[in-house]
Amino acid sequence: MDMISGTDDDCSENAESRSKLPSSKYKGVVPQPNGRWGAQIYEKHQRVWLGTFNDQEEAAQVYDIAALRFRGQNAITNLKTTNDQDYMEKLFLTSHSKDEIVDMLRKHTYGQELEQSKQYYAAASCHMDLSGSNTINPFSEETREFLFEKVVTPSDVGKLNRMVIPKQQAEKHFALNPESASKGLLLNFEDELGTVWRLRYCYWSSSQSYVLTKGWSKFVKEKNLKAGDLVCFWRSINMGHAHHSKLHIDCKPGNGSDFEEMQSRVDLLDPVQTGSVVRLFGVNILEKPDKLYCT
DNA sequence: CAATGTGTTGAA
DNA sequence: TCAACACATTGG
Repeated sequence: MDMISGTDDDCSENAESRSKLPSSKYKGVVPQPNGRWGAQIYEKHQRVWLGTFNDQEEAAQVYDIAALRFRGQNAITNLKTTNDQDYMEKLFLTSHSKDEIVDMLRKHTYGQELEQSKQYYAAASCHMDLSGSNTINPFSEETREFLFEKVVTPSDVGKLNRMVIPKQQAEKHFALNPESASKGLLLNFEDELGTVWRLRYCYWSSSQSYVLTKGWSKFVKEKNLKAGDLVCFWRSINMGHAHHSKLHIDCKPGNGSDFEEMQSRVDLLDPVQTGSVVRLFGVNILEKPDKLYCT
């Protein structure tokens, strides 16, 4: 026997050049032809792809996060244990859909968005009136804080693919620290249908304005938003869980003709000042039942 | 064209 | 459920 040559079996330990790909020691991590590593998790008889990564450890970490979100705290993981997670991360994980988490993992933005959410949790706690006021319905676990509303302009729904947030409103409700101002933030807004819109929010120094950019044009398209329509921003705060705060966006058609009339309608809505729970669009019924998730 | 992610299979 | 493997699809 010519076992000496070993021509077709040279893929054992060293050269991973062709046929055989090196296996990973990590669960959910698979080799890619180009030497990188893929992460995947299975659910309901099918694979959910979690993206590709430069090294095994990164892919393994991504799998762990997905496993914790998909299967809970007792999930079998590679490295990360639930003890590693602080409370905020657990909150972050469970307050986002599986699709959202997967999207973050695939885009490598999970860490960034986790940090963002921590900032917002902190901000929400600070801004909340915790003086023991009894005006808020004690039986409601959630309060709705109206932020602001805008009548969208033609340019907001045009080809510029952005919406200007009135400066005063932006600085009041969506304060950006200097670092975030340049890079921008990726904010998650939930609409009345439960669809989450992930919009980039940043400051354009050239025009000295705050804008929603990436993701906005899709929102305009899907909602069939027209100039004169109203877009409302608000925040829900879940009192039960460490002031878990969530951002929301809703829109409603303008009355077609009179720009001024609609502008005046904005003033009728009463912000937080009263301390009461603001009820908005309680019975909004919109068309378009498609699309559960938007990039 | 290179890289990604799916179709598919067989093992556990 | 899982990883291995082949390769169709994607996207710059």
